[in-house]
Amino acid sequence: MLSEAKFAETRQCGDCPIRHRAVCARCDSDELVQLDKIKFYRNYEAGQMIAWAGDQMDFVASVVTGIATLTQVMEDGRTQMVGLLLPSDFVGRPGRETATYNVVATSDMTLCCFRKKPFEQLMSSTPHIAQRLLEMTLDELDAAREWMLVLGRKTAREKIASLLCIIARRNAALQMLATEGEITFDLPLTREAMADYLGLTLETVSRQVSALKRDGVIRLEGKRHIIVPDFDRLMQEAGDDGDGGFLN
Amino acid sequence: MLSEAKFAETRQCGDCPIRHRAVCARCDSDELVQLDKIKFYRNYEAGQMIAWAGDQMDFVASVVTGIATLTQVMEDGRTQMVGLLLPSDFVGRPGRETATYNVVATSDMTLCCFRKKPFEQLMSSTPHIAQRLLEMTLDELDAAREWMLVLGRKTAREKIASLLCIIARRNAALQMLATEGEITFDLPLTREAMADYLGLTLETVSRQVSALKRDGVIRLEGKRHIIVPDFDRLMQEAGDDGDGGFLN
DNA sequence: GACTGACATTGATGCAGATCAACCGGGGAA
DNA sequence: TTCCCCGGTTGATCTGCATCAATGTCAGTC
Repeated sequence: MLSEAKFAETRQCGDCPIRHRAVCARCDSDELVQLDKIKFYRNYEAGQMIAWAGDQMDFVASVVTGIATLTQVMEDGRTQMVGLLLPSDFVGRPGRETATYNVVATSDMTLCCFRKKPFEQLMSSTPHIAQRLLEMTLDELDAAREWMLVLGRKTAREKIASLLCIIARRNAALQMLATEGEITFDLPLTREAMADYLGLTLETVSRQVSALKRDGVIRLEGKRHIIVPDFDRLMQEAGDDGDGGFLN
Repeated sequence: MLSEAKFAETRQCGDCPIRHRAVCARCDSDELVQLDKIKFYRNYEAGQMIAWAGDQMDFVASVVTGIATLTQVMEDGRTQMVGLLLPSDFVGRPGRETATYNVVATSDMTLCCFRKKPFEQLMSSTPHIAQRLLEMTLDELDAAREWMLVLGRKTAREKIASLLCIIARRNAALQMLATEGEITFDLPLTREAMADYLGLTLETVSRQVSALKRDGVIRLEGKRHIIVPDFDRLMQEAGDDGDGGFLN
């Protein structure tokens, strides 16, 4: 934990693992210098709240390492996850004072934070940042729309398979792996978080994971480690036959 | 119809009804001149396809009048609407060759189209356009996330009430009306389209509309004209107690 | 004025997933 | 070592919405 913190504080943009994917991806070295002036790293522990919906938020940030979720909660407690933030994803909205959703660290994380006001100024003077942010936002919008199909029209089994596909794909993209042959990854979410993502109950999630395992679509090592012997088969189960692709 | 077409062809930006809300909202008169060079109006009739998912699309556009929908369709025919395009909304994605979703004109419409290549060039030289597009995209993303809560966690009755709230609110925003006292509007969607939006069947939509009517939450004049005696009541039925607000 | 087809309503029945409840297993604290 | 708690699994039952089917309504048209 201490080494993690120290790591974060001494980090330079040059060796940043998300340098080529984050909001700063298009920046040249001059622009990075500008960004560097207003940035600071911040660490969160698994389970920690990063922001509450409605709270003042005086920074925006890029996820450097770890995973966070965006959730909406109704008065009676019904919860829907509306975003899954992986490394290189952007947190917060320029031009808005308060957080719109609950932001929760699902694993230990490091954020690369920018003070909001100066970031907004930088955005108007540095088109590369705004350009990249637009691109990322459009990708997120596509992902959200894909998710609307999952929530609105897919069966519980298809929902689980869809989620596994997405996690596998993002994982592959991040690690520059191919999505062919046998694929392996860790589930970054509890059954309850999966349920919140998919609009299901955790019992249904558990049952459908078991069913996919029973049917040989996946294998489990422990509760969280997933092995997918045939990714095409998994995609079929997700109802994304042929393709259906989205990346992000 | 003919008069509509003529209207469209002779229209000037100066008297355009979406001038202050569309992607061109921030442009000064010089920039409008630039845009004017690459723009053309196009009319569609109710029911007409504007684009098929996967098709080449060589323009982007603003909705001037009328309503369109974005839908995803699975191989087996299950359909989910993922966007409702009202006047001033933006159609298409800069930097992408092909349409991602089916775009269908729900009513007769007029689009203000821009040839894509020159529009993209204009975007990089004219920050006002990119800025406004980013803002609109962020708003759409918020709307999509609100919709994920509706799809994932709300009951059929709440879904219907939510949809009515959104249409009422957008309608009010467009016509600069207050959302207080008795509110009145036309449903721009068939029962089937409502079902596709809400992840329901059209029968369930019909039943729940009848139920809301029976319970005095709404009144109907014909099939499409809705009267809401008490908007707060409707919002409560939507589960957005207190507020829950999103505009867009 | 009867016919047609698109849209909508209403009823009867079935089922996927929610709900309620019991139990399991492993890791951390005392 | 024991306890306990958290995350997960599994079973029994219930229910909200889908499904299947019939009927209603209105606008357009012959």
